[in-house]
Amino acid sequence: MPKISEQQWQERRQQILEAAWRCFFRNGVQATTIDDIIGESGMSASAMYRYFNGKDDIIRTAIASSLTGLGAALGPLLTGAEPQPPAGWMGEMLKGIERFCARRDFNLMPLGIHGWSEAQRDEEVRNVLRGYYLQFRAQIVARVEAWQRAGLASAEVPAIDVAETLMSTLLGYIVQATIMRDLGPESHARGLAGLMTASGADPR
Amino acid sequence: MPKISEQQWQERRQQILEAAWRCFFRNGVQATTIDDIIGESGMSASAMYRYFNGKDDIIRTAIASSLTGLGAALGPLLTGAEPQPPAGWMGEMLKGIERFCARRDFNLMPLGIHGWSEAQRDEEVRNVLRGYYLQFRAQIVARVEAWQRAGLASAEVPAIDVAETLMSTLLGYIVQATIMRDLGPESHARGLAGLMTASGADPR
Amino acid sequence: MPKISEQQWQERRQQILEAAWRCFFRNGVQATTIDDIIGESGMSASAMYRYFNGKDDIIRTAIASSLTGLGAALGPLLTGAEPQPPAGWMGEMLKGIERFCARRDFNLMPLGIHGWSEAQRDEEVRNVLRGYYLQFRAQIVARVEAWQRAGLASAEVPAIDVAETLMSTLLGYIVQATIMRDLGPESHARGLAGLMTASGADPR
Amino acid sequence: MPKISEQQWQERRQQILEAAWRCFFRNGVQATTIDDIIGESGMSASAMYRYFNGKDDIIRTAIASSLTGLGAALGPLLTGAEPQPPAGWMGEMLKGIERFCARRDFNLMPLGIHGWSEAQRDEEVRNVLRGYYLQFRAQIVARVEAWQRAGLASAEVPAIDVAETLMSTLLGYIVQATIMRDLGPESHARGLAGLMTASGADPR
DNA sequence: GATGAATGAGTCTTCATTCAT
DNA sequence: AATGAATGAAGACTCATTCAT
Repeated sequence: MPKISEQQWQERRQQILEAAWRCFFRNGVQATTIDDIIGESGMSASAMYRYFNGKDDIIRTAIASSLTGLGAALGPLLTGAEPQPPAGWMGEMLKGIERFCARRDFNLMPLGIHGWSEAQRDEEVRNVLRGYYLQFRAQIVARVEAWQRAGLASAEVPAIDVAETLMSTLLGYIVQATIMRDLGPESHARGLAGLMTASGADPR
Repeated sequence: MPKISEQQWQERRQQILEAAWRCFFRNGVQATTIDDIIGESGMSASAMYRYFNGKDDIIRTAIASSLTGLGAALGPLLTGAEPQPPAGWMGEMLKGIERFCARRDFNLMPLGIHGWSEAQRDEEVRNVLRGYYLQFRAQIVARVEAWQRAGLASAEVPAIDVAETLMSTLLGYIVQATIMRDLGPESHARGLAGLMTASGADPR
Repeated sequence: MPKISEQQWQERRQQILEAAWRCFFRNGVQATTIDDIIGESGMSASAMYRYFNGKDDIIRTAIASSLTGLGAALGPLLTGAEPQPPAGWMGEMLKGIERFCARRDFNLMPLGIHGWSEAQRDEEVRNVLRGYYLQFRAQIVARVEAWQRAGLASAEVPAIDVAETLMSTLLGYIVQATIMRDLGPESHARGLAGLMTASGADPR
Repeated sequence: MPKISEQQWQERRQQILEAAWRCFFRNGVQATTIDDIIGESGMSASAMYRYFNGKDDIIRTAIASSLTGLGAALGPLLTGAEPQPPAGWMGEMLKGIERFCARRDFNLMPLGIHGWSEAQRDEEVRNVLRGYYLQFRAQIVARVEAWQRAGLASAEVPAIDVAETLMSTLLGYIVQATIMRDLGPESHARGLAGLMTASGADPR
């Protein structure tokens, strides 16, 4: 066979990554064997090793790749110019996450959870996640500052604190969505509104 | 009739569970071998099998046991009568979680993450977590209703929605605390206050 | 099973080492698989791993162990007080080596060759061999000095040079014995005598 | 009809053999993979299979080829007419071997050792080595007979015995040179002289 | 004719669990 | 009752060789 084209090479990698996602979705990251992925991808063991250096390489790439995709999917909501207020923004963000994670035969949310778990024991994975999340959070900070200028968030509180809080709410949604499986994006939009429109002030 | 007393039996189990916690903290759940736990606990392999049915049994018990402890630790804050407002409550809850999770030679937060991951592939673990979290959330609902009566949360919004949102914020805090490791309980207390004291309304 | 006794443990190790020797004798060191050794030893794979850390551990121990045995077998000839002259000594040394290497169902000479080969790519093996051989050579130096005092070797030449030369002759014998397989200890005894009893001097 | 000329074909083979030598020198024979050689030679996998039948073919040819070269390099010393006495001859032989084995980026001595090792498990390799060495030894016999006529070796001892002994010394030198790495050709020239010029006789 | 991607048998090693003592 | 040695199935990964392009 002649040398494979760059495009074919990328397609092969993607094929393997998707197989890995399906396996991780079903069994978790650690419990997935390389043979599971090989079987799911329809390739031979050694063919796969031409495209990835090993299990860890697949895990890291699968996690990083899903985060890249998520970042691209949520970009407009994070950097867009329209001054949507917090509660609505929260609903849109979660809808965007749900939409991005739902795939034909698997869902990326559990993979996200597995990624957090993996990050606890693989410093490299943690650094990848950390990098993406910090970037993500920085974008939320910008959004919060816009809200502060518009009077939709208190200017007395550092924007970073608000951003961290909203980030937690987004991340925690994923936990409840995968463990309880009884809530949707609207719930948090309403919930956040319910906190923000309290009649009595809450000066902590 | 058992040779050892019920109390001794429980102590043995606790001894093994703490060994498991330390191992899980260091290596994650799946990467921890039963031999790791045996070595850490100072018992013999077969002795351990008298107290637990196997690895899965240990995992499930370790996770359930930590949740029981956490529930007991946070109980007063959840069911107590004092009408602490949302932002302050958030700070106290997170402080309580941090305090409960910090142990001499390990931290239970990563174990929580591993538990979520485990729940994705072990329905039994998921049910255990789900049960605890639902109970937990129900207690938050009661708290939100108290806030609604006190005008600290909008009565127009179902209390369950607000409770779900706050629950997400609590859970997401754990993610950021274990991945970014750059935030503390106060941050979320301030952040929540920043959202609640916005001058402009946010009618979703 | 209760804890195995030190003696039983050593016997197990010896059992594995002898299996390894047989395999190495037949197939060489690198071409021998750990499964070959396991099969030959009659143990299970995992049982074997209780006694050795892996293939390299077996290789190194097999080589070191055979050298220790050889050193013990040749000790008397090297350190004994009787002033046997060079040619006779050469014959006795080679007979001792032959006797030590001949086992019931294998021969250690090829293992020696494999050890030299292994030493070229495993620095640790090389250091082990080097240590034994230096010690060995030092003993020959002492012997040569005795000969020099008795007039059986020229005192004009450093004893170390003579020792190195004799050491080469001993080592080279092993090469010819395993490649050509057409010579015996007596041959070298005679050959050395033939060189030493030349009528004409040889002042290089 | 072949597309490439006989000369080109030989050049290609030589190119591969030199790549193999470098790999064998670095990693030993068995530990060298065919991919190592392919990478080192700069050819493609299948191109290489046009010039050699497989790994064993390369090994055998690499060993045989180095021996052919060595024979050519030492020929003058072995068959030349000059009546150099034993000790000097020994020094010259070893110098010739050292000179032949030292290459720009590798040394053939370790390959020689690997060849001996390989011969223990590949009868065909053994036969190749054996053939070369027997021829080599026959030439030494002729040399010894010349010494006997010149009184430089005892005529009472069969020339073959002396030749075997000298051959061992030459071969053993290679062992010490690659394992201890602390000796040079002169050492053996002196050592042999030290044995031959003893004042006392050594009638075995 | 030449390429290099693909193969599948094989390599070393580890694991949860059991059972002889 | 308790030990810890033993197991066999499975784990990740590699290799010499082939063959579709």
